[in-house]
Amino acid sequence: MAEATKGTESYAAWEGPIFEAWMAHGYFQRSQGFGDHGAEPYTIVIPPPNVTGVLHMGHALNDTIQDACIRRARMRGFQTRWILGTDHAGIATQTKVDKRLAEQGINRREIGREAFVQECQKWRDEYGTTIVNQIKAMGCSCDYAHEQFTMSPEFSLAVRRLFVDWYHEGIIYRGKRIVNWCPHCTTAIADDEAEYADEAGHLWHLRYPLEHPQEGCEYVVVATTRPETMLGDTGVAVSPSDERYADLVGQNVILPLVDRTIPIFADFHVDAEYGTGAVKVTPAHDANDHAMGQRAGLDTINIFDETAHVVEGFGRFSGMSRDEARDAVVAAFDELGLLDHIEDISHSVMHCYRCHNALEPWLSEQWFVDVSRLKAPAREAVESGQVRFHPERWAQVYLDWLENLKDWCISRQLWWGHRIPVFFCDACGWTDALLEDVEACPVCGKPVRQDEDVLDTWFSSQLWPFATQGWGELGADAPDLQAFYPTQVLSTARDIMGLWVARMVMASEYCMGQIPFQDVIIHPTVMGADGKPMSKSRGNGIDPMELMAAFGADGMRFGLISQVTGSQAMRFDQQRIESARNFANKIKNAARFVMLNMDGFTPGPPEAKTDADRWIFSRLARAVRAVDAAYDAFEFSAMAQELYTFIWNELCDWYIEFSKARLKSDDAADRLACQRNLRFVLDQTLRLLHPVMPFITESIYADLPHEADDAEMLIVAPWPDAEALSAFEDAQAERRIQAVISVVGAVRSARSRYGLSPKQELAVTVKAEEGLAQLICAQEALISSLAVASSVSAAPDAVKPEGAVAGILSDMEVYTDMAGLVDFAEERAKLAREQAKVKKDLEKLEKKLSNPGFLAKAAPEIIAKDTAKRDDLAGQLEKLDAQLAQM
RNA sequence: GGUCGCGUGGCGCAGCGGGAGCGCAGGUGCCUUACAAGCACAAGGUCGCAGGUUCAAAUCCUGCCGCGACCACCA
Repeated sequence: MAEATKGTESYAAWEGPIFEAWMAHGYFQRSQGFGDHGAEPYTIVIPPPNVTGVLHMGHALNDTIQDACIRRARMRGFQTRWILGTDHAGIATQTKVDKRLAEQGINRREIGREAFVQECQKWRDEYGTTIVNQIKAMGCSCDYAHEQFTMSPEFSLAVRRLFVDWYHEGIIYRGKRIVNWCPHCTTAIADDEAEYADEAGHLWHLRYPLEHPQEGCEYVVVATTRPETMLGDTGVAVSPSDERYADLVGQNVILPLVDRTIPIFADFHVDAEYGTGAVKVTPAHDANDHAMGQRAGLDTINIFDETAHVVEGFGRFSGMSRDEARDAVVAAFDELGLLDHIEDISHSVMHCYRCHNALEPWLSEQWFVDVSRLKAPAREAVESGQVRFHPERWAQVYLDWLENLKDWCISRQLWWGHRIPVFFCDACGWTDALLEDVEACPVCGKPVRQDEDVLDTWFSSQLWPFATQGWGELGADAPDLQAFYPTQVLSTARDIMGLWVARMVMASEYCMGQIPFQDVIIHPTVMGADGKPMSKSRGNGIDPMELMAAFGADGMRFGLISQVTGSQAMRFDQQRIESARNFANKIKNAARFVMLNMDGFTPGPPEAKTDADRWIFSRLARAVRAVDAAYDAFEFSAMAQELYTFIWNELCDWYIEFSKARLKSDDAADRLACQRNLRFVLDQTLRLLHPVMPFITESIYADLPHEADDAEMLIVAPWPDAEALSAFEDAQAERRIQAVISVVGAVRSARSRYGLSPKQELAVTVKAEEGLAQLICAQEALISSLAVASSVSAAPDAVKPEGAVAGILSDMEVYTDMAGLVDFAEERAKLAREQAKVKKDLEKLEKKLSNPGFLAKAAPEIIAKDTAKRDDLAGQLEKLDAQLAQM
């Protein structure tokens, strides 16, 4: 990084004060709006980062997108608000705090619930602000003054309200089910939170002796990947269509080690093709087995405690961990001669998405959300086009997710989170979900107890768009919600499409009776340089803070957003960030040039005095239109590309160069016009660029001379008005300046081929038809200054001077006098190469144009275009032929 | 198993029915008083493979090969 920081002590040093100034002016709080959009709101809610987190590339990208949107909206005069806050992240935070306590030799059970929650609170106070500070370093214009938190009192009220509502509506219910249990976190987790990974494993083939052995058939062989669970087996299932076992259905086997008599039965779930076709059934430890067990009326025997150790009652196996039990069971079968054989297989294993330990399907009493009533409105919201995805194809992913949605397990056996507001009276059996805590039973007056569990973090996250705006206390009538709901944009990563996006829509439809947001931007996932997702364990991650230190917040922002295409993944490319940093530098230098040439400047409107002026105004108008279109379509890469090309290749490469002579001239009026025009174009450009590069643009804006009624800071300066600027569009001027650029290019090319010094002046003669020749003569000053020409002449009958080289363009020939240095053989070869290429292109076109099918069916404008091009090439070929003949 | 995405110059990517483009790297020449993190000029690709549709295919369809994501499931 040392190389990268060359010439810049620290970006933060000059970025910081600009950020402070924005904050001090209160621009980040809900803006009052101005101009045409004064009354219209524009709200974004940030996906709340976890309090455990630090900023990673995904945040950096996502927050750049949101800030660009909100800044543009602010400049366009909307009332903007970007709601910021953090998520308490129940299981993630609890895991971290557990780990920290463990380092001090403390177990959370020793200190108890209350003390542990306090530790979590302490953690939040210490780390909860880290990521917010990092978001500030990026320059994000969030409403920091009203920071939200998913466990604030207001938010907790909202969560409780929804729980109580759903409880009374029967949407929330309690049930004993097989859930994904994490024995490390000792909690249930939702299906969405389980991660599958393929692992090498074994398929153990175990012999279960028949209760009544027959000749040649003494046992049934079952295949299992989890031999330890045989302790809880209560049946053996076979496929109803499997003839091999038809005679055995209805008989019993004696379960080894525990001497339990269990039935053999048929169930459609069994696949006769897999394993031995006979399946051991453990209803307490497998979801499918549980279902089979229910159908067959089997007992359910729980063999594991909450940490996946074998419970009492299983002799020497009791107290063993699941791994120890596995080894012991297999060894015991082997000893008894009941281990048939072992097969190596690869199978997928569920892991906890937080601690990555293997999950245990475990039967337990949990709270669920019945999603059947919530699905339809959420589907309708997207199918009707009220909620739009960008890119569109993500709508299908969303709908598929909804379609396959099953009831949602929302209880977690954790301490850090929203405690389930259900109270029980053990004395009389009274149970209810309540908004206010109670101590005594309202029926019998005996003491009550509250449910020990807390809610899934996503249960609170689903309320984020409206609980942050007063729903908890005032419901949908809250003034903010009346005025600023639904929000406009949600930008997020695709991996939480179901976990978060869909649930917000469901919750919003229920609570608010409407959608939570209109446009959902699904941005690409940032991959490491190796093309794999960035992760700590892989070591391919990049710290955004380091990037900002090296390339500036603007460089990082522009570099990242310029890679946001419709793709699902983007490989992180530091060179792109460097390139963006260079771009920022380019603008700074262009601005410096303008500022250094302000002698005698007085404010005034832009004035198109020359073709160069008309040209840059026209190009500016086009750029504004293109940038607007790209933003409106959420095409961020196209937006960045427009800005880059306009600023670098048009404004800097040509207009500033055109301006140099005028700024040195004695014509004070023209100099002033040029100054005003430069200031105007730069000012408009800064506005256009500000949403993605807020710091450098704000910094330059501060140095520019301003009119009295200009905005105090760029962040609230009006966005360029494409409609007003469209008056500047000028095809004539574009054509004229294109001619200048062509001539200059031809001369430069000639000079470069002969290795002449850029300082050596050369005489330039152009042969072109009358109108174009006059035009070129009129632009003599521009051409000679940029091409370093001693003279420029143009005429329809111009003759190539002795010792000149010819550049053949479609509408002109440019003769550059090489002062006797011409290598005729070399020139001939070059012209011949060009001739061959033009000939080839021409032949292709002529073939196309003589194709009757093409003439009959192609669009007229295509035919016209190709015809013009054919004529063009024919003209060029003629000129090349003539030149070659002459030599 | 299902759904989706991607294979374009050395690298990273855009374009997605009518002229193959951008950034970076590499080449040549320039410290031209805005900028060497720069300027100028040149070079580099039969757009994964095979079919098909079309007057016309990098672009649409089908199949194959190679990556990748998500969902489901595996006793």
